[in-house]
Amino acid sequence: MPLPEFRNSAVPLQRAGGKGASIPEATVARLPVYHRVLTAFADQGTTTVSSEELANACGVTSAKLRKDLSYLGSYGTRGVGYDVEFLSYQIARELGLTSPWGVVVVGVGNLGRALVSYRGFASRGFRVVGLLDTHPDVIGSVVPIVDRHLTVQPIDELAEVVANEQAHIGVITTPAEAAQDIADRMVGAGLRSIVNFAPVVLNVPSDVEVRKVDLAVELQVLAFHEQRRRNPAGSVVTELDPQRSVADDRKAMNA
Amino acid sequence: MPLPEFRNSAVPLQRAGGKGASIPEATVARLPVYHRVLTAFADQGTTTVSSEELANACGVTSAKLRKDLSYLGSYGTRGVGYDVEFLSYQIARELGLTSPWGVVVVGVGNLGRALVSYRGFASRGFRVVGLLDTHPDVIGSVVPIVDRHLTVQPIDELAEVVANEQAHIGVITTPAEAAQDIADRMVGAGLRSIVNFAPVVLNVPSDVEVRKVDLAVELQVLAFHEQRRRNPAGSVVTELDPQRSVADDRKAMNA
DNA sequence: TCAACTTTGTGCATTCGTGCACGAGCCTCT
DNA sequence: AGAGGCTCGTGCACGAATGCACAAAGTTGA
Repeated sequence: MPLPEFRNSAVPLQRAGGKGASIPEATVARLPVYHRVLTAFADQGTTTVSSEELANACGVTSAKLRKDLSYLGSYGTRGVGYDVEFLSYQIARELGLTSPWGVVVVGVGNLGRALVSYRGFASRGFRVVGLLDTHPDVIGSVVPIVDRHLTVQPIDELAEVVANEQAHIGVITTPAEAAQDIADRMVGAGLRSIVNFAPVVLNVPSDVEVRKVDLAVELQVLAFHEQRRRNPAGSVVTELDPQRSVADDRKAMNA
Repeated sequence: MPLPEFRNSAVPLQRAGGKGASIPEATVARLPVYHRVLTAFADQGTTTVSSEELANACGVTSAKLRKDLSYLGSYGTRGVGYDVEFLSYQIARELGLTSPWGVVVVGVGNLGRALVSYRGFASRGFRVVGLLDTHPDVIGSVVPIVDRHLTVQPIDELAEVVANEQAHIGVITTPAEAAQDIADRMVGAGLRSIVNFAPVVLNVPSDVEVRKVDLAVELQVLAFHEQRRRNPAGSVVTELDPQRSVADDRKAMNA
C-alpha cells in the first residue's frame, strides 16, 4: 500500500494451517478486507460463500484467498464453501478484534475530525479514548465521536490518558513539523503502535511499529503510471533523443 | 500497504540502469519518499548526500536505496555521493512531477476538506481542479484550497470538469455507500487513476488503477501485531488448550 | 451404497524483493 | 603522477509472494 513499509518478520511456517503459525505480512494486510466483506455478506443475509465469490468481492484471486485463509486453519467445507459468520469470527479473532483496542488521536484538524467520526471505527473493536492537540484554540473544545463526545486535551496529558484508558494505538494527524515530537511523546507514553498521517519519516525505536498513510505518495505513484501509459518507453525527451547525456539533464533541470 | 494492491506489471529489466527500463513497483512506491526527503535536504542547504545518509533519513537501508536509484540511471558520483538538487530533479522527472496533474476530489466532508488544504499537494505537481459532491447542502459552498478558493459543484458536472480542466486523477472521499457509484462516474468521465479513501473494494475496468487508503486496515494490522506481541504463539485460549476443536470455536463465537 | 459433482487445501514452479559483498570509478593528498 | 580512501553500482543468493493445477474430502442424487 501505499506500500506501507513492512517489517520483514515473517518466518517459515511452523505448523501449516495450524493455529499459532506465523502468517505472512501480505496475508495479514488482506485479512481486514476479507473481514469487512464478510461482514457485508452477513448483513445481507448470506450464510455461505465459496472462495470464488468471496475473492471476487474482495478483488483478489480465489487461489490467493484460499491460501491466505489456510494460514488461519481449515475453516472451509469442501464442496460447499465457507460459513460466513464463522469465518468472519475466526478472522476477527486472529486480528485481535474480539477485545477492544484503545486509540488516541493527536491533532484535531479536519483530518483528525474526519477520522474519529468514521463509523467503521467502533464497530471493529477500536475505541477512541483520547483526543489531544497542542493548539490552545482547540484544547477544551468538544468533538462528536461516533457514539458520544470527547473533549480535546492538551498534549501534556498524553501519558496520563494512555495509562488511564489503556490505549495501545496512537494516530498522528498533525502537520508534518509536529509529527516527530508527537511520535517521541507517544513512545515515551508507552505506545508501540502508531499510524502516521503526516508526510514525514518517523524515527522510532525498533520495537515500535509505524504504519504510514500518505496521500502524496499515492498520487505520485498514480502519476508515474499515468506517465508511463502515455509513453511506455520512458519520458518524451528521452525517446526523442536517446543519446541525451547527463550533462544535458543538468541543464534541463534549470529550465 | 498497507498493502495497497499492486498490479504486477513489473517485467524484467531491459536496459539495466538505463532510461525507459521498467522499474519495480516496490521501488516506485519508495521514490516519493526519497523525493520528499531530498527536498527537505535542499531546503536546509545540503548540496550532497551519500546513500547512507539519505537512506537513514528515509528509513531504508543504503543498499536498497542504491539499487532503487540505479533503476533510474547512474546519477551518483563514486567516492562522493549524490547531488541533492540533481537527484531530486531526476526522481521528479521519473515520477512525472515536472508537469502538473489535475486532480478532482469527490466528497466534501471533513476528509475531503483536509486533503485539499494539504500544502504538499500543489508543491509536488498536483493541482485540485474540481471539488464535487452530491449533497445539496454543500454544493455551491466555497472551500479554501491551498492558494485559492474553489466552489463545490454537483456530481453531474464531473465529466465536464474532467474534460475542461484536463483532470487525470480522481480522489474519492465519500461515505462507503456512495463510493462505487462515484468510481463508475469517474471511469465514465475518462479518469483512469483513482485514490479511494472509502472502506469498500471498488469494481473497475482492468485499465483503471485504484489505490486504496484505509485507516481501518492500518489499525487492524497494528492490532494483529500487538496481539502477537502479547502472545507470540497465538491466541490465549489456543495456548491454554491446544487441543481445542473447531466445534469449540463455534461455541465461543456466540459467547 | 455408489457415482458424479463441487470446492477446499496445498505442493510446486515461478516471479518479485531484499541484502550482502565486492569490483569499479572518482577524489584527495603527498 | 601515483597511492590510498571513499562511495556508488551491481552480481549473486536467499527468502517472500503469487499462481497453477490437482488430490482430498465433502455433498447431492439415484
